[in-house]
Amino acid sequence: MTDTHSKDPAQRLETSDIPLSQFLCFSLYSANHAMHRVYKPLLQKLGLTYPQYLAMVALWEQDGRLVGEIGARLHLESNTLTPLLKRLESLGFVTRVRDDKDERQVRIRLTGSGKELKRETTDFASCILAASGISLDELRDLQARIAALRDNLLQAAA
Amino acid sequence: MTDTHSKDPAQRLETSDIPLSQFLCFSLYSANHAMHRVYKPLLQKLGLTYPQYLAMVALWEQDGRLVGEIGARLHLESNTLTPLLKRLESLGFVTRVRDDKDERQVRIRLTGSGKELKRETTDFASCILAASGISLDELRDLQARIAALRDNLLQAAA
DNA sequence: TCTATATAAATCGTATACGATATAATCGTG
DNA sequence: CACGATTATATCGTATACGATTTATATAGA
Repeated sequence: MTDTHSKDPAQRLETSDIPLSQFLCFSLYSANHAMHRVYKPLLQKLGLTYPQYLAMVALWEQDGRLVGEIGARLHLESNTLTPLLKRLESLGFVTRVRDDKDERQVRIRLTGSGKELKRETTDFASCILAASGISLDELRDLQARIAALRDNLLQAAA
Repeated sequence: MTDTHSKDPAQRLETSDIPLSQFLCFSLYSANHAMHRVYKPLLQKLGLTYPQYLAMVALWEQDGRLVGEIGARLHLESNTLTPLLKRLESLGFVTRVRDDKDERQVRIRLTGSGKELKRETTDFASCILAASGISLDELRDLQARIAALRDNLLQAAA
């Protein structure tokens, strides 16, 4: 005989039973901050912030994207991206040009120095692997699980 | 005979070989944003932002903490916490009082309505579990792995 | 005791995030 | 072709984050 309102602790999941240290949201929040801190000294040499770096990675993968296309990759809107991309422009790493075919769109293109910057990131992956303190296989598995979680969360939020 | 400078792809780890979608940093970054989005409608009913909620969780666990003690839990400094806690104060959820023994310290205490707010978060854990799309066991495992990763990253950054 | 140092918060400047709105260009349908 | 609806980006206001500095207080050593 099962009771959906059972007091059996194994059947209940109440927020107050969980310490902050075991909140999934807090672990994500603080791990993201920690990753930010590991990247900071690496990125300071390039003169980039963390979100600016992610936008550059998106452009190194495929140059000449629209603002909205970069936003789709990074899950960001123009209200965040426009100022960020203007800063990358003033740093001389990208150009922002309205499309001739559709004047609503702004196409972002890497400059020479923007392209060159990529070379200086070659060893970032091994720096992060070392800082993560886990094996490459474990890191890949964790990354995939976190990405799957993100996709589920986005689906639920929509 | 192994060569540490081998060109064998299995031995190399270069940033440019990895698509943005497989960056651990990006998965953390975007999963954190996604979690934020899931929480937003839940928190709007309480009138709290996501970081404000985390500070409240820390206080529900132990009331009367100092600014610095909350910061140690959340990995935040007073430059972020002071304005946040002032907002919680103006919302009527906490009081901020300088300690009599040591006037440098500011002690944060929950008000009645701040304590009552906790009850309205009881079902958050099951909401997040449902939104995560994974089993409770898997969620706990993932949380622990992410927390361990965070600790390793913080150690490396220090 | 007096002062140099250390500590806890707060302040300031810059850069994300994001909801809401504005602006401009394009599209769809009559 | 006209014109309302849609789309792409930008702007604005508020709230984090965080490096650097400031302020106020406490402590330690000469």
